[in-house]
Amino acid sequence: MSCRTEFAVRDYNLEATLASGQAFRWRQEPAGWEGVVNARWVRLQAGTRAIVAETAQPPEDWEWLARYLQVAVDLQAVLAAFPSDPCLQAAVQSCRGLRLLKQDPWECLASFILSSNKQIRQIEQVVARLCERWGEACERWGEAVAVPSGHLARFAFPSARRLAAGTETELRACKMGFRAPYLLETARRIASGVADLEAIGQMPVNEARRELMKLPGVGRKIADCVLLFGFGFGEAFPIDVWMARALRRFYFPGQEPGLKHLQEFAEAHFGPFAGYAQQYLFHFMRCRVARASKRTDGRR
DNA sequence: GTCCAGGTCTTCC
DNA sequence: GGAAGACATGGA
Repeated sequence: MSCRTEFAVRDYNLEATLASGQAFRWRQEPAGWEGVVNARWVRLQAGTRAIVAETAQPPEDWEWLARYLQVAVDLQAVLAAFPSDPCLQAAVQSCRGLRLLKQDPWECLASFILSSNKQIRQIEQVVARLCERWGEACERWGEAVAVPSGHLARFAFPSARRLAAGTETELRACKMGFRAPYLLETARRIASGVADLEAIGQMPVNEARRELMKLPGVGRKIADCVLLFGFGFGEAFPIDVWMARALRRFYFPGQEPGLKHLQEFAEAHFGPFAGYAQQYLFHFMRCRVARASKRTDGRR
């Protein structure tokens, strides 16, 4: 098996997908997007009708990456099922080809516990520190993965078992602040079997959400992120500050509906692929703000 | 220096 | 069950 392969895709916006705040380990380098998936170093490049993937060592197969990237998803069918409201259609037009990834549930859960009240850039930094800090030097948490010769070291996401053996002080050293005890206790519950992510993934969505919300540091929003990005429950619709802002502005102008109201509206309005709609709206909002601040910079 | 960030938890009413 | 404040840290 070669270290290189191509996934034939249509309508796949790799950049929007990897940079849309659903995964936190991708870096844009001159040679492509580099990340770590399933403890393997990966480099991705968007071709015209394919994604070119490269690993450091030949994998036994490519199924794990095809699944992660969700290359088999029929995006046309997803978009066709969207309601035809102008706001969502504008979001789709602005970043056509945006996809949802299918991530490892534990990595997703741990990353989003670290996400609360933090900017995406900061989440990426904390996650990177978590993976690197006790990597090669200490071999306690992170596990160095094979990279191309001469390449900077990268590390696998530390398992729940590894984190559970750490201390709150060690976690705080990764600059995660008050989230440290949440992550530690959640890791311990999973490592000990008190909580079983595999079982949760098999439950009906509402039951799975209830179980996730029993974990410390996991409320409705983070639970929905894990349901959507980690378990692939397409109907999950995480509402964070950006989404609440977007929904209020576009669907309830002049009103101030509460979170619960927004949640009920989203469930009813966006249909079976609500999670996809959410990601389009989320990315759309962030791009609008980025463009607006760029314009402001230009005037200075 | 101030405000706010892909929230959650605790306390208080 | 809803509102208000605390919580670490760093970017804008």
